[in-house]
Amino acid sequence: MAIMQMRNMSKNWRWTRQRRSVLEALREMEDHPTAESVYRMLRDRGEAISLATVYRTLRALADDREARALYGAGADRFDGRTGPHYHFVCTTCGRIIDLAIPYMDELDRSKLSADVEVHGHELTFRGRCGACSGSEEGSSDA
Amino acid sequence: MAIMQMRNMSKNWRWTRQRRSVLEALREMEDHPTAESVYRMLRDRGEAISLATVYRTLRALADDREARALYGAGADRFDGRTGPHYHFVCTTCGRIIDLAIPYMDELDRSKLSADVEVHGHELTFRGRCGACSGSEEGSSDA
DNA sequence: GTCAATGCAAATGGTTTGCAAGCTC
DNA sequence: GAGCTTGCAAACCATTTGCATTGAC
Repeated sequence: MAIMQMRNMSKNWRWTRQRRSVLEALREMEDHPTAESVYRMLRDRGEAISLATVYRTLRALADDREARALYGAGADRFDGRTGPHYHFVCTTCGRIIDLAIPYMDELDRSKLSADVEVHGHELTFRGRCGACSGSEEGSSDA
Repeated sequence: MAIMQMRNMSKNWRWTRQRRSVLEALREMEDHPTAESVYRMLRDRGEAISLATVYRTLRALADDREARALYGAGADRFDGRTGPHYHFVCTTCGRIIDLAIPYMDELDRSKLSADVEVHGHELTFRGRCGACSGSEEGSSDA
């Protein structure tokens, strides 16, 4: 997917080589990488960039909703796919998989017990992925 | 809720004063405290305990399913209520509220796209809590 | 030319760990 | 008494930040 100016153009966003690289890498990587993984992939490709910049860029993208931060045990992971979707997390190897099941908008209209205003929801399934169910021991991908 | 021996009794679990205190505090606190908050509450009560022990105990409880760890931005938080239930997180003040809506078991039987084995799911709503919708500025509870 | 972005290294914050002493079983 | 648990401090890891320099607009 071509990376071009985006809505971040607002408020003095400068489109540097590093930012282009980070967003491009994130859109390519399907495995919900950590900042460190994005950094390693870029360095392996020969790009000149610092880890601090990767962190700064990923956070900025998440703040601008160009990426999504996923929290769990260990390092934060990032998802370059911004459309609403759910995740499956393998509790054996830690892999995170994007799910194709439809987003349930109706949930955002639910009357939750308290006097709260719902803006959205996150649904995450946990279990064992195909690879880990197969090999009894389970891989240890991370 | 009275704290008595629990299933941790297995594998040489020793029921120390500190462990009793941590579990008791966690069951009392409704606000999904961080390890640090549990520690402070216990010290304020005059209990003698170290922060390292609070961390070790909370992790042990979570591993044994006597507590649940909640991940998000910032420090990990813990929930002493072990029955299946969902959460609402206020994106303004950070407050986490337990929801009364029923757990959707049927979701755990869904055919997710991949060849995965589902063991459970987590559903978290995001939005503004009553306190923050009221005061336009929003409280900043944490 | 201006001011945001970068790189580096140091600082931070949350959490874990090594080890000697204390306590539960 | 054996060995799990504690407390302390140091170690650790992920992430952030200060500051001088670089580079986008």
